[in-house]
Amino acid sequence: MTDLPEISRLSLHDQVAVRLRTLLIEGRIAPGAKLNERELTALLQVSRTPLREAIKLIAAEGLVDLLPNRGAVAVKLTEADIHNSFEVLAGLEAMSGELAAQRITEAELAEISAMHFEMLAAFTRRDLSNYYRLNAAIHAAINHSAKNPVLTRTFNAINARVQSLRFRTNLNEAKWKHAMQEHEQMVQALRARDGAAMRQVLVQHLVNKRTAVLDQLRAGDAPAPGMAA
Amino acid sequence: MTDLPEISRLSLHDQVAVRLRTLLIEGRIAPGAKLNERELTALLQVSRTPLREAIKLIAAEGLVDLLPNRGAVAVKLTEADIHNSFEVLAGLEAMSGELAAQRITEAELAEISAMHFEMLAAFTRRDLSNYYRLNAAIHAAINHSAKNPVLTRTFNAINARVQSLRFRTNLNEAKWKHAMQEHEQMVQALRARDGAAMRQVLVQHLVNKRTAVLDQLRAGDAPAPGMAA
DNA sequence: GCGAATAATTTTGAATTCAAAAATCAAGCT
DNA sequence: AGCTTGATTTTTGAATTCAAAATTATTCGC
Repeated sequence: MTDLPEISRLSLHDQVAVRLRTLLIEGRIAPGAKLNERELTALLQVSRTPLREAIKLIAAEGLVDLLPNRGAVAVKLTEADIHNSFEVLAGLEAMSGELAAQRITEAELAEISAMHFEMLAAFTRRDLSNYYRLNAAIHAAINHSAKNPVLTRTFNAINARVQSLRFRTNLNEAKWKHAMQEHEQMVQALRARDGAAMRQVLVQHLVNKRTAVLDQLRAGDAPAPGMAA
Repeated sequence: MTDLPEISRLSLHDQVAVRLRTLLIEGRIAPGAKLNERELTALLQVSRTPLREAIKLIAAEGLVDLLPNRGAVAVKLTEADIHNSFEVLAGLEAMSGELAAQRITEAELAEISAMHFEMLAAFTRRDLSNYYRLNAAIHAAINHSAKNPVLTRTFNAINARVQSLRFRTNLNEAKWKHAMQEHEQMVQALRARDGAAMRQVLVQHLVNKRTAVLDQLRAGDAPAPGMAA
């Protein structure tokens, strides 16, 4: 059988949720801005009912806050929020890496190694776009190798809120090189099935990321909202 | 001022969400059962619009699954789901304990110690109801002492799904005694500000809980759904 | 002219209505 | 009789309509 029955198996409110998520993560809807239902229905070409249902969905995901009788506003993350979010993300990534070290298959390890080499290539070429792409793919692969869907979902839920920040940090030469070294250590730790080492390097990796994001936030702030992932 | 302005500061869909959550967690809506909107509107005395919004909310929380054009069904946790959920909960509790060891104030520690003694009293009297209550309160207090609201919210979100199971395990004498010993170790580790020790004891505590829940699930199953927390 | 009270408008919240999909039931066929 | 096909009913999905709350604008008094 061919896969043509999959024309559009997403209900309308789901499609709307996807688009809203994109608008929020890409910063097209600014943090702190309120979501005007009339404007959004015009923009997304749907009636208010599915729109409102979609808003409830992403409210539960924590991307917008719901104010009674005052609608929804895009979450404006405070510095404390970002600090806390990265702290939890570090814990989850550490857990993910530790479990992956125990449960990864040879095939999965090989694929991660391959992507790591590709990332080395991107780094060498100073190809930021592909670097980000491969970086995300490698972390997703590690997460997948942990063989715990609940963990994956939890991580993604929290990551969604800081994702826009993560992909806007313009890393300098030193930081970039350091990140690459940490990735090198990850692959080695995975090869050695060394859970403790994985935990350690991933916590450090996330701490560094957090520092970079917070530094950038304090200085200047808000670099070029137009860039899509 | 008296508190009468607080008549009902929750919007309707929020109130409905609260009631739905209770119905699901207490098992009044059986796992795997589909949520008939017509029946629920009759039961909750609201129209379908806020009901549907509430369902979307708790769907994002993971208490129900949304099937396109087929409505919502109460999640039926598989053994693997439970295993994975407890694995993540263990990681989050460990993190929570580790941070609490670093950040707890003297006042918070004193309060936890006090509750611990109360729990010892409940254990001595074999007062299961108060034991559960204090147990939950102590874990919440530790979580609070970690000073990370994101962590707290994440933990609660996952915990909600297994909560019904956690509070239905009938612990035998040996397990109960062992749990008490672990709690003793927690208080000591907190006093010593020993993060590593906290991590270790909490992971073990959750592993034991998971074992108890899964054992009970495999044997017989579904004990007395009427009991509220 | 400035500020408070009030009226008009906008916006959100909820109920009803309409449409489409799925489930159930019945009849016809092999 | 068992299975398939088609019609009926039920249920979900979405749009519209109605109501209430909040925001904005305006008028009146000082």
